[in-house]
Amino acid sequence: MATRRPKRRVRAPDETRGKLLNAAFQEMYRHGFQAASLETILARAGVTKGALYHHFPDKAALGYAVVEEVVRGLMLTRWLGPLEQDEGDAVTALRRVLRQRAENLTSRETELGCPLNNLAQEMSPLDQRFRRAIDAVFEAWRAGFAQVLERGQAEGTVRQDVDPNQVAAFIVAAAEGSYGLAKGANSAAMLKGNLTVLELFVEGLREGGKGKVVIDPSPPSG
Amino acid sequence: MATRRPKRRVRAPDETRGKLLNAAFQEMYRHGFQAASLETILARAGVTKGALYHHFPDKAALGYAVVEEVVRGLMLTRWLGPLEQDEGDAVTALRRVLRQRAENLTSRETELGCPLNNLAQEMSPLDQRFRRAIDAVFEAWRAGFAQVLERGQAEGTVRQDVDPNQVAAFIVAAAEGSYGLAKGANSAAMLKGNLTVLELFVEGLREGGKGKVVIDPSPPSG
DNA sequence: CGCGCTACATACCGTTTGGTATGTAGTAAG
DNA sequence: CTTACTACATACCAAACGGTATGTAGCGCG
Repeated sequence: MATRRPKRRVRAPDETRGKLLNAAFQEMYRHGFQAASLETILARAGVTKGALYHHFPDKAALGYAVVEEVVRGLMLTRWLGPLEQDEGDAVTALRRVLRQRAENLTSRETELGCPLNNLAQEMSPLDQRFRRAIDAVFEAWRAGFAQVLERGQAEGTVRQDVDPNQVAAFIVAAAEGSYGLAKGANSAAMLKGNLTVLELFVEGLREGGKGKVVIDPSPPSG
Repeated sequence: MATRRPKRRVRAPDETRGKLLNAAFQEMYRHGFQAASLETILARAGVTKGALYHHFPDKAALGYAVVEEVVRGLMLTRWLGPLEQDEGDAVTALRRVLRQRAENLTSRETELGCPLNNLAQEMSPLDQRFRRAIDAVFEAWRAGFAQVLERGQAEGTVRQDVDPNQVAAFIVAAAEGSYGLAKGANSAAMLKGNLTVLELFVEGLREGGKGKVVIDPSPPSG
């Protein structure tokens, strides 16, 4: 009989790895990837260098994993998850997501911006693997928004002259830009304001709507 | 007679300083401020460390000067300068600026994004003086756009229900986000696409307009 | 000429960096 | 008990970093 290896584990299999990812994310969020010191990450994670280089071949690999696991998860939780609530039409769903983001701002978000955007701006021109990992998250984000817009067109609640992919990309861009500008201005009010204007743009995608730009609009159902 | 110091200079007064600012800008544009090595900057500028520390007390001061002089100048040239052409109404003027940006894209812009945005995302949470220097440029940018919108309202070509400051901030945010997303995707087409959608948003600000979202719109006069 | 000053040039320094080499406790298998 | 392997821990290293100390060429000036 071929004795297969059971490979049973007693400990949580990726506890140390998880701590490393988490600590690395925090440091990368504030300082960027390049300026995130390994020693600081290790101190925060409470593990030693030996553990790090047991789980990752080098610092870059740790960074890739942060993007592919931590940052991707945050995007899904914050932006695509709320879309699946299945209440209301496509435009309402998109507005609800923007509204939720605007109403649940943490001071950390205002100060540090969007982790995905931060890494994209820093690392895209410097490291192709980083760029591709980041762009995959962006692409999933855009695809999620585009899918909602397509659904809306099928339902007849979104204008037929809207290009779902192009408009989805714009919404993501405008959201990221809103975070970025608010970070520069260190102003939560500016972030809320910009997300509100973006909501109005989204409302303008509605079939039969006027796309009128008004301040302090009636909130969506959610 | 009181002999005043003539202080005449034979050489160009700030030639070395200018070389340093230029080289520092290039390195900061690609690598960010923190990862921009002084040795590399000096090599690019063709000057030595002694010259650098004669003109600037430390690396941070060089960075501030790059923002206040080089980056600010670029913003004025690219975004506020074209507004002053005084042809057409406010909406047309804003659309013309966006159109000019979309049509004069360099591969460098697509790859590296917007230098102001890059520095804002990297340095805002780390250094208050940096943040303030950057935000001053952003504020001038927003103020320039807001002023055009106010002019449009006075002329009767921009909707009265538009808040000039809020909408100006959103336009800047959407533009920056467009650069950022395109940088992540490494796609000039995405940048042009997003700037085109933004143009449509701006067109929607016109008094009496529908704000309809259409792809491939008729270009503005410029 | 010689003094003083500006505008650099050169050499050097302490610290921090990412990365490596080696040692070892714990555990499962034979 | 021995062996083998995983999952780390510790100590160390060469390179790069920003910054400093010191030297000096050139020019205006008296």
